[in-house]
Parts: sequence; C-alpha cells; structure tokens
Amino acid sequence: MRTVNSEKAISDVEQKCADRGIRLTRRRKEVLRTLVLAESALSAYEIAEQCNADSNDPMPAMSVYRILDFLRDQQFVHRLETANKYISCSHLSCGHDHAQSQFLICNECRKVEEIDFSSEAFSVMEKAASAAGFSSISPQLEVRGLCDSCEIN
Amino acid sequence: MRTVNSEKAISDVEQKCADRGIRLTRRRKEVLRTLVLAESALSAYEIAEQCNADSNDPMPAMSVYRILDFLRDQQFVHRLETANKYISCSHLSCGHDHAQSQFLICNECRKVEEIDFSSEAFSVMEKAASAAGFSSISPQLEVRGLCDSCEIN
DNA sequence: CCATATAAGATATAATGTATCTTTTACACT
DNA sequence: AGTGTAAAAGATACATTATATCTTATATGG
Repeated sequence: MRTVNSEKAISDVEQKCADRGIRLTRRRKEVLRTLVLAESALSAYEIAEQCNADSNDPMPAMSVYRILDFLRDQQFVHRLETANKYISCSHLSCGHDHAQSQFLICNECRKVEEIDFSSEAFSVMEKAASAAGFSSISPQLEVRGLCDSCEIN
Repeated sequence: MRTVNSEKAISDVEQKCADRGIRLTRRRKEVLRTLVLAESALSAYEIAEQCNADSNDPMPAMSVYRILDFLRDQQFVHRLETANKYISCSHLSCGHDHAQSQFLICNECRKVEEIDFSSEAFSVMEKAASAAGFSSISPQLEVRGLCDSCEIN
C-alpha cells in the first residue's frame, strides 16, 4: 500500500524543500524514503539499519537523529512519543499544513493510522482541560488500541 | 499540597493490599511514598535517587523497575508513556477502580493533572477511531499543553 | 522448623537519545 | 575556476531509560 505513491511523495517533498529554500540532501532523502516505504513506524536505529541494508554508504545512527530533527521541523515526519518511533507524515503530497496530527496505534500489530479528530472532539477535550487548569493543549494525540483485524484474532 | 494526605493515601494502599492478599513490602512502600510525595512525575532513576537520599539502605534502580511493575499492576502508579516517567495514582484513597486515566502534562513546568474525560469526549474519539478501522481504544490518554500559570509567563 | 514461593540484590547489557568536536560539502561571490 | 562561509555529515563519547538473568534473602503456610 505505502509503496504506490512513495516516489510521488518524495518528489513532492523535494518540491516543498525547493519552495522553502532548504535542502533535501541525499542523506535526508534516504531517511525519508526509508520511512515512506516502511510498513510501520521505525525507531531511529531501525532506520539506520534499513538505510545500511539499502546502500553501501553507511548511515550512522547519530545522523539519523539529526536528519529526523530536520524532517520533523519541516513536518515531513512525526515522532510517536509513546512508542519512541518515527513515521512519515501521511500528508506529504497535500498542499496545506498539518500541524495537527492524531495517531491511532495498534498495540498488537503496531499499525499506525494518522487521522484528524473532529473539531468537536477537540473542543470537548479542551473544555475538560480548561476545567483542570490547562488552557492550551497540543493537538498531537496518540491513542493506543487494537485495529480491526487484530481485534478479530 | 500533595503531602497533606500522603500518609492517609499510603495507609489506604496498605489496606487495599491486605484486602487483595498481596504484600506492600518496605521497599514497595518506599517507592510508593516517594511518588506520593513527589511534586511531579519522576523517572525510575530519579525515584531510586530520592529513595537513597531518604534512607541509608541503598535502593537499586533495578529494584525500582520491578517495584514499579508491581505498583502499576495494582494501579497504584501510572506510567507516563510520553515522558518515560511515573506518577502515583490520584485515586489511592478511593474505593472504586481507576482503569481509566487521562493526563494533562505541562510542557513547561512538567506539572501533571490526572483527570476524567467525560464519556461524551470518549465516545466522540471512539467514533473517529472506528471510522479509521480501530474498534477498541485505550482510555489512557496523555495530552501535552501548558498549565494556566505557565501560560501567563 | 522446613518447604516453597515471592521479593530483593547484583551484574550485565540493550535500546534510545544528547553533546560536542572535526571534517566535508554546497553555495554565493569574486 | 578559486575562495570564504554556513550548513551538513562524520565521529566519538556518554547519558538516560529499560530488560534479562542469576543469586540471595525473606515471608508465609504447612
């Protein structure tokens, strides 16, 4: 599934970088491609491992961290805080911004879905937060659960 | 604030352990007390450090992990997945169960509030999840934000 | 008092992440 | 093309969080 539009996603990112006047270097593209092609979220070290499997030019884990910082700044990649893993943004080819991101994470198969909670859901949460003394809350949310196919088994 | 009812909370936990036929050993009580008295969530190593400051009987970090497993099983303590820290349950003295727990975490001062989202909020989230192919989701939720006093500054 | 199970101690090591300094590369300008 | 500058990448060290495993101690029931 994820491979179908992966090349398009990457060239769209290249375009965005050009527009923003920043560089999508070979190394950065390597990391991005690894994440775009990945079936699931990957740890930084898994990304390095994958890059090293794909080419003979060794990718040090420390570079992966720096590159992830860059890709996250640009919102091409998200960090799953509850999993210590990284995943490519599911909106790489969209024109608009995606500062918001909510993730559903399957505890069984580790599948991750990036979704948009309704503003209704969000305002309900904000109300509860506000009552507890938190006036501003982050729109990044990670919800653990079971995906439908793992639910069945 | 947290110190006011801390001794009561601990003796309530002792009672619960007696009821459940499990042991709240000296070591376990040490860890629990440290968390109950803490102003904020603590890492496992911070807990060990604190225990070691409080007594001359050294608490190894590895014991802390084991004890945290126990305390979490019993729902006396929660793990904040986004922070890799631990916090005592805010319902230690309640009679009923608290499998559910939602946390507001201040990104600035690290203050944590344990709250109960309305079932309304929850059903809105469940609906969104279900549309994305997740039929069951965990009630533990960690929401990052700014508490009111950090908001002002 | 002894057997057994549970808890704790001890040690090693894995996994994840940050700090820092050096070297290389890209790019603008001459 | 040559050079200066800034960004990126490489390299190394180390900090933090966590798990695995084996041994020793302690509590409890018979």
